[in-house]
Amino acid sequence: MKNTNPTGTVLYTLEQTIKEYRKMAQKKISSIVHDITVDQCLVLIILHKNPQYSQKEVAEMIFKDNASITRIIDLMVKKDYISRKIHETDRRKFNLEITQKGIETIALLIPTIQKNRTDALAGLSENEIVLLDQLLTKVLINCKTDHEK
Amino acid sequence: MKNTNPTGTVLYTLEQTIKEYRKMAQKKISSIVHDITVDQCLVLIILHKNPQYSQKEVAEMIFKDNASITRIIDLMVKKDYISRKIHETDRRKFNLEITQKGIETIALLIPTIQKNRTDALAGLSENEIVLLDQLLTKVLINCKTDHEK
DNA sequence: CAAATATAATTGATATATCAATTAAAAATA
DNA sequence: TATTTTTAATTGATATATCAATTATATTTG
Repeated sequence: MKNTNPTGTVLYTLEQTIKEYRKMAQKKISSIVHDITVDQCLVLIILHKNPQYSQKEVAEMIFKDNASITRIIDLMVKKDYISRKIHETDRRKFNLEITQKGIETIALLIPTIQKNRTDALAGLSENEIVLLDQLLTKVLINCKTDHEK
Repeated sequence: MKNTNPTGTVLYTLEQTIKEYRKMAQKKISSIVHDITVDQCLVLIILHKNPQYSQKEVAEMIFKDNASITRIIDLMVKKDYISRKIHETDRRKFNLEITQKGIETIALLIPTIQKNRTDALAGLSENEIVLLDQLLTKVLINCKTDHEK
C-alpha cells in the first residue's frame, strides 16, 4: 500500500504537492492584488530585503535562470512595480528599484504570503518541518551533484 | 540555523528540489532520446499501462489540466508517438494509441527513468522515503482543502 | 421528447522554463 | 596595453501552466 501513485515514487507526491501549493498561493494572492503573480511577489520581497541585488542575484535567490528573470522583471517594470537604472560602476548590471506601487503592494501582500505558508504547513510539528526540509535537501543534493557532472 | 533560505520556509526547499529533479531527469532523458520531454514520457507510460484512458484521465494522472494535456498530446501526435482516434461510444473523447515509435521509445527510456528516481532518492532509507511521502501528503492535503473551498 | 445542464476537448491570452546564441562590458592574462 | 576569457543581461525558439471562453456531444430533468 505504500506506492499507489502512477510511477510508484515519492517524486510524484513532490510534484503534486508543489503544484497544489502554487495554485493555492496564487489564488489567495490574486484575491488581494489582481495583476501580480507569486513569482513577481517573490521578486519584490527579495529586492525589498536586498536592494542592491542584480537580476542575476535575484534569479539565484528564487531558482530562476537569467532568461526567466529578465522576462519577469520586464513585466514588473511595465506594470510599474520596479524600475531599472543602469549600475554606476558595472554597466552590464542594473540597479533594480522598487516603486511606490511596489512598496504598497508588498505591504498589502505580506500577511497573505505568510498565511499561505503557515496554512500549507498546518498540522506539521516543528520537528516534522525540520525533518521534511532535511529529507528534501538530501534529494536536492542528489539531483544537483548528479546533473552537474 | 533551520531556515537559511530567502523566505524562511521548507516550501522553498520543496520548490528548489522539484526543479533540480526535473532538470536532472530531462538531461538524462535527452541524452538518450532527443525529441521528447519528461512530461511526454510520463504520458507514454500512463497510456502504456492504461490504454483506455481519455485525455482527461491522463491529465489527472500527471496533474495537468485539460489545456496542457491537449497541447502535450498535439505535439506527441505531430512527432508520431501517439495517434488519436475518435472514441466509438462517446464522441467527445479520443482513443489515444501509442505508435510503434512510441513503444520503442518507452522501452528505450524506462531504465533511465527508473535510474533517475533511484538516483534522486539515493541515501534515503525505506523509512525515510515513506516518511517524506507522508509529510508531503500532509502539505498537499492542506493546500487542496484550502483552495477548494 | 425538449430544454437545461454537465462533460471532454480545444483555443486564445498571458506567464514562466529551458536551451542556445548573442551583445556589451568587465576582468584576466599574455 | 592588446587579446582573451568571463560575466550580466537579452533574445529567439519551443514547451508547459493557468484561466476563461468556446464547441461539440452526452446526460439529466422538467
